[in-house]
Amino acid sequence: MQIATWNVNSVRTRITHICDWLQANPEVDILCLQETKVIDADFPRSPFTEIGYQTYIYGQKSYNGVALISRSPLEDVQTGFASVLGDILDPSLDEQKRLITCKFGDVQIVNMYVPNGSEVGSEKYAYKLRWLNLLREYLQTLLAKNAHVLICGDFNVAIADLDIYDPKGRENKVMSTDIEREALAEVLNLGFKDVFRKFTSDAGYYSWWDYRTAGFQRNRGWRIDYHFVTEALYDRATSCAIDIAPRKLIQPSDHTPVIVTID
DNA sequence: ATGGCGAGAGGATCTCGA
Repeated sequence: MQIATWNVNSVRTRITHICDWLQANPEVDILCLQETKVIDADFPRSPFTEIGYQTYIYGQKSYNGVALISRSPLEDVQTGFASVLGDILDPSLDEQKRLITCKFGDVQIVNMYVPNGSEVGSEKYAYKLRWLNLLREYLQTLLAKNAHVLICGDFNVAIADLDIYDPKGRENKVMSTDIEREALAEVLNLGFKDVFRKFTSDAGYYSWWDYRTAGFQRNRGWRIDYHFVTEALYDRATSCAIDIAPRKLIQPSDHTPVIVTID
């Protein structure tokens, strides 16, 4: 199976890029989208159905929003924390639409858009840390019910200095503070491994480049979009690659797709 | 040290992202 993740920064603005990419990558079974930025009633379903895909969506006005674009119908699609955890202590963590999961074959797939955090020490930064803490509980519950779990999406954390073009000063920058890395590490310590690093230990591979400062042209990027998988899936993985082609197009998303292949 | 760009909402110029 092939699973892809892509923060598209508005599904409506990027609809042609996305459909063109799906047609150029017909082996992809499920494309996990983030930052769709549209309420469900206005989601552009027909461009996907017309080229043979099913859509499972969880969106809101202007911000956030995730979706699963799938070649075949999906089972057990659930959205938000509460769908898995039941009542949650802090309902504000489900107000933003950032989480959708499904079963595909023998794999539980979780597509997420982790909060950005804005600035270190801000209220949004605190929200990000609370969100990651609840994510840990959520995944613990899924792991108790499923032997194989794949989590992917925009994590808004560069897990290592190797994943930042210039790590100087990263200790005080959102997406690379030790506190964020530790919060994500506690999630990953449930038993998840970074598939991309099974295949390359080199620096210089990124999934997001700032629109400003000509980041992409100079390859000044960050690797913040990941596929993390449980041990047996890690062993079954045969490739994990970043496709920079869509980032070269006119009016691109600032992120580009990451694709994993699992036997 | 600061701002750069891009999207959405709404109808000028904000907020937000990363």
